[in-house]
Amino acid sequence: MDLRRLRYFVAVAEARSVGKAAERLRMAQPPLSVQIRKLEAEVGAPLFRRGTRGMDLTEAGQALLARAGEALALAADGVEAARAVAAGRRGRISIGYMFALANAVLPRLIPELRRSIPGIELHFAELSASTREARLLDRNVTVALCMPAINHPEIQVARVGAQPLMLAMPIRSPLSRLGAVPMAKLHGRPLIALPRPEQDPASSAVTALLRRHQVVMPIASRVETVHSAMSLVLAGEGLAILPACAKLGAPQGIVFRPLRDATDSIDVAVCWRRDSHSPLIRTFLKCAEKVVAPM
Amino acid sequence: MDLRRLRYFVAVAEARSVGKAAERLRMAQPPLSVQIRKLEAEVGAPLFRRGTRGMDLTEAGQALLARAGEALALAADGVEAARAVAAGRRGRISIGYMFALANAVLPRLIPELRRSIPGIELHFAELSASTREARLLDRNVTVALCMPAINHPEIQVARVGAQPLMLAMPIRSPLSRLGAVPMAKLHGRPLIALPRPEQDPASSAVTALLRRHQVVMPIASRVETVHSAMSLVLAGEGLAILPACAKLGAPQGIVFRPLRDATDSIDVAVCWRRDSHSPLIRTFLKCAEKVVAPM
DNA sequence: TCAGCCCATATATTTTCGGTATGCCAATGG
DNA sequence: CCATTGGCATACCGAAAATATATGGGCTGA
Repeated sequence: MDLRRLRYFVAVAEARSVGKAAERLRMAQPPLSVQIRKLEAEVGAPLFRRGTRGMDLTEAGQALLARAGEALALAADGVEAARAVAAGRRGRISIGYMFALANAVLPRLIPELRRSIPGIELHFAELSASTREARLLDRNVTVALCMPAINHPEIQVARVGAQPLMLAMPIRSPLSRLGAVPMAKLHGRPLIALPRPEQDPASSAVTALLRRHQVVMPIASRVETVHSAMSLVLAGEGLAILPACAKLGAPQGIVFRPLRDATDSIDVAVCWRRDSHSPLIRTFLKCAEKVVAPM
Repeated sequence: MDLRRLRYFVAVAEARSVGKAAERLRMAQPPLSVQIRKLEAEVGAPLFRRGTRGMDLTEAGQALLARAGEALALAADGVEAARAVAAGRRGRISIGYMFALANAVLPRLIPELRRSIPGIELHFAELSASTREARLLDRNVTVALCMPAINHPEIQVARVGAQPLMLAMPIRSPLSRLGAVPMAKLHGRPLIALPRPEQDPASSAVTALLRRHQVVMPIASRVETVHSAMSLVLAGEGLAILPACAKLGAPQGIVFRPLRDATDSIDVAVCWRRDSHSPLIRTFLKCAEKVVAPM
């Protein structure tokens, strides 16, 4: 079965005439006539009744017409859909994000994405510091919203914003009465730490901050997520130095205070596999920049 | 869009390899490779990711594949449907029947048709003596179950059975006490008559019967259908000579008696346009013969 | 590093498609 | 009754596209 023949067939059926259909198809009448006869030979039954004033569908022709139109539409739609996906006007994107960013970013990011790509299908996956690389490399997620950025040769990174580091403490802590906490006050206090970056443990923003101010904080516990960190802080296990946006997911009883003399921040980045060429990534990046930058 | 390209595309997508797909399509690998690239050029986007171990669909390719399979199936189904219609294995038939036959024939004919052609779509139309020809000639109905047969050069007729003529009378008529009514007893009694055949008024079975027995019955009324005839009989307007099957639709208070010495019958025929070549007509004819003959 | 696998490219051959010219049939009109 | 017209079918030719064969080139794994 050739789709062209079906197209011709539909044209002739609609025009009820070979000549008229040929005109509309911008071709000569004889080859069209030949194609119709070939189609009939292929089906094995006449599809038209030839009258002296044109052609008329037989029952068999009607049965074919009913499907042929749909098949043509589907094929055309398939090509169009492929183009739309390739151009990023449509598609599916699987978005990984780290817990800390969920409350701060997603509520604004999702409407922004839907505005940019109305037909988009969104999938979400929560990432933790320890799983995020693997899920990107496995193509489990298309893009990841990370904090801090991933450092890996296969992964491309685009910084879209930054979050200042703040001190999280229980509201009953005496430090909470200060508007901004001097770094020196932290010396010796127990710290709830997040995982250090696998590749480059020395690069942790918190580690760097403490080292620079020559402050030493013993690590009371190491946890996977900011939520766990805040829980332990609330339990009096220690203090935590967290990105400001974690405040949005903080339980009652936790307060955040800026650190005096420290403008350190931690990068928020969009990460994806270098070999992912989905045009949706670019669109996603634009949306993420718009949403994250002003934070 | 060429359906062949889509077929190739589906094959390669399923085999995840040009070589394997070429083997399954029984063609060489290079032309298949070329066709896939042409399809990609036509869509304007890569549909596969070329790896060292074969080909893998891109997102755009997945979008196309979802439609392409369906389009192929539809096109194939269309051809198959056309073949089935042409071969009479499927289709739509519009059946006209005369009132008198409805109760006697349809309840057995319909299941028989469904047995013969499971997927058949049936349309029914009631015919009267005055409309039956026009509705056949207008292709308003495909076949007509008539009694008696139509006589018209454009219409083909096949006799499928016959109905003996019987006398219909009110139960309170004195004649109803006889088991079979001698023809002579009818002489002079008023007759409720049906329309005489347009083409050949002399050929009416009832007229012929009366003439042969030299019985004269004045025509009390002329009616269109056997139902009307029976109503008038019940009203005491006269007697009617009707095909036996009319008994099945008779109201309470009407009795049918055979006519002694008269084995006259009226033909039941299937009629259709000579230029209708639907193979369903033949099937219908077979069913009608099977159902009507034993009556 | 060499063989094997797999896809891409090049060239030749065959198939098929579309165009032009023309024939055939039926209906219409003088 | 014949000529004209409208419409489809057939014949033949040139062009385009598909397929086959031969070959190149990259990655992989022994």
